[in-house]
Amino acid sequence: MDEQTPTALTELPSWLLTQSASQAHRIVTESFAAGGARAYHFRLLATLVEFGPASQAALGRRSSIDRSDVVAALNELEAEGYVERSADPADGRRNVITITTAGKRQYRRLTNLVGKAQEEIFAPLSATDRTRLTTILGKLLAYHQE
Amino acid sequence: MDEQTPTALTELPSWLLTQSASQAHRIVTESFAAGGARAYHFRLLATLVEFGPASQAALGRRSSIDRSDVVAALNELEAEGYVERSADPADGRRNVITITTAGKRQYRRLTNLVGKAQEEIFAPLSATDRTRLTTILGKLLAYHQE
DNA sequence: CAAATTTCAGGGCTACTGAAATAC
DNA sequence: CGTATTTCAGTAACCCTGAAATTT
Repeated sequence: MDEQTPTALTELPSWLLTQSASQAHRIVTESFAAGGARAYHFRLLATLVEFGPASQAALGRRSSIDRSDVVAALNELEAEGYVERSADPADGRRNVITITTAGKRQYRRLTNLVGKAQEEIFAPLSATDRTRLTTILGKLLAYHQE
Repeated sequence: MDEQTPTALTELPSWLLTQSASQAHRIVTESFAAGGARAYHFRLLATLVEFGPASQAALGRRSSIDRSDVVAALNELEAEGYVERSADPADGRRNVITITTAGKRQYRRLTNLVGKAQEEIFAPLSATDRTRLTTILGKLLAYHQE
């Protein structure tokens, strides 16, 4: 970098946040791509593993993915055999989404990949800094999710 | 939120980072929209104010915007009368981009708007937390920009 | 010759809106 | 009736690639 960044940006907290997130996102995306997936897939699989079978609407609320994007991402996961869609016998409006054995295996693989990405992303930070960062970001996120 | 977020996500540092950045980005985008602009416009205007007239390539490097997106954003800024494009007499490949008086006024307005957005974004954090956060994010960003 | 600049066409990912059809 | 769910079509914003034309 022989070119400088304006101080109007480097001194702007939201810029530091969105730019470092952009770097993190790039690294995570590359890691998931190595597993033939993207972030939405990981978020949905994690939600299914942790809370069990659920409707698409519930999945969307738990993983903070829009109802519309849930449809598209599940289409892909279903085509790859990682989840199964079936009609909910208790409520005709709903589908029940279930993770398959292959889906659990894929989830473990993605967990492994995203774990390595954390190392790469937070390499320059001390253990203290990492703890502080996650604590502060946790507060921030909790506040904005109301 | 009566729906829970998987701990596989809430305990993932990169998720905390990208999700809180997403919230910040949403608030900043809304603020800029009130000024008829978006983040790229602010970044380019800030770069012009701080470093003066420059080629598009230099603007892109300084504001971390891709050469291709610089073209599109400058088209918009030019159409609104906030910048002027002229051929560089010293180098036939280049344009010289100059901010206009109206552009400086728009920049001040956007600076004001983004300042208010900071308050909204970081409202739940103490002064200590804010300082820690910007310090840590500064380290992270410096590292990933090499 | 290689390298830099501008421009256009296009894609990927995340996030979101509006509307329709269906079922509660 | 109003509300919830699924689905599709489309958009905005940011980030990025490849290629062409021009100039250094």
